[in-house]
Amino acid sequence: MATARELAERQGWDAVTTRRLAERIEYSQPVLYSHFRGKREIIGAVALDGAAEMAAALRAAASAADGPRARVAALARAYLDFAARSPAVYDAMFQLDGGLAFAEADTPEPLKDAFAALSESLGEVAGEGVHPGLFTEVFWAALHGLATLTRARRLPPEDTERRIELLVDRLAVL
Amino acid sequence: MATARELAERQGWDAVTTRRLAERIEYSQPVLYSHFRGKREIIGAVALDGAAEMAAALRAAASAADGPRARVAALARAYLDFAARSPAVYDAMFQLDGGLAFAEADTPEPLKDAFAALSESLGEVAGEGVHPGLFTEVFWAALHGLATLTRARRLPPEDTERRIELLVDRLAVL
DNA sequence: CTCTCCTTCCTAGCGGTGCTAGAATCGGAT
DNA sequence: ATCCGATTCTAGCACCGCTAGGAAGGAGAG
Repeated sequence: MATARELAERQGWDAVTTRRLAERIEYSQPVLYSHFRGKREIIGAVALDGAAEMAAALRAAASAADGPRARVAALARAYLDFAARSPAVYDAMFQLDGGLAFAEADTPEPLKDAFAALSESLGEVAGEGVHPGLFTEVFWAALHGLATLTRARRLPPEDTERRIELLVDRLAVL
Repeated sequence: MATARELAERQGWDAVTTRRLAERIEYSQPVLYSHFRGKREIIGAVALDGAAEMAAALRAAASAADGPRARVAALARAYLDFAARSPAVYDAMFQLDGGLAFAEADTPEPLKDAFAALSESLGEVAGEGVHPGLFTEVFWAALHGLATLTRARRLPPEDTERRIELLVDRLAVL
């Protein structure tokens, strides 16, 4: 898992082939298949790992800020920072098929927890009459859009901070 | 191009292989490479096609609505509708590597025009002191996030309309 | 000490991928 | 009739995810 993650982070997921992976860990290819069902499951494992990390990063950022406004802004920054610093892990979580279930009963715990980490800080600024879960979904979607479009160079990266400010000031009810 | 698009729409881009494509158009594989540099360029061509279509759909939806609020809501609905109805084309535009430049000098015209179609309706609700381009980027990112997360089943699809309402009511200054 | 069993691991290979070199074919101009 | 140039094909390269089947080695039983 660590090797897969490192390789993906350094050269992209395309470079993560079962052959290369086997070579790096100094075993033969079939050994991989006695630990994982296939490449998809390797991606899934990296994703779960990343989700736990992200949840921790989000909580750390939120708890270090004073007041709802600063907390939500810090949360947004931490989210985008994670996506920018660990693009491969972020891809494993949200872009690639890791065979993981989302928003369903059998969603793995780390994923639900990462969503919960968002929800904890966002619920308090949802505003009256708006379901906190729905608000979290929309805010999350906005962050996800910013993260992916920025990384795919669909958005110029310089204005990230201004986009965060705009998003927080408009979406959150303070 | 039409065959690639149809095949992708029906069975996903994974099913679009140069061999299958060649078979469908009743030519041999190398013929593809005399029209396109490679698979990436085929995806890019489908993406440009889709961008023009999306721009038209967005403008049609916007011009059929009365007032800024209704216009922006219609725009958002049209965007998500396009992504949901033509997931393969949407992927070609924003998810896959079609070798296209974005937000740069040599960005192809259809892409700039699709962004312009968004900008036309969104600029008027950016609010004072907010750069219309920046506002469009943020709104677009939110839509993109909703589109991709919904389609990847990361968000339950039932609440789409409520999410649109929330997004429009909060982000747009009316 | 020998023999068997079980786990661990590897070699070899399957059918698929994107892509390309080089040969064959065919129509039009000379 | 002959050549030329464009068009298209066959065949093959190196790679992919994945798997069948056998070799190697230690543990336990006799």
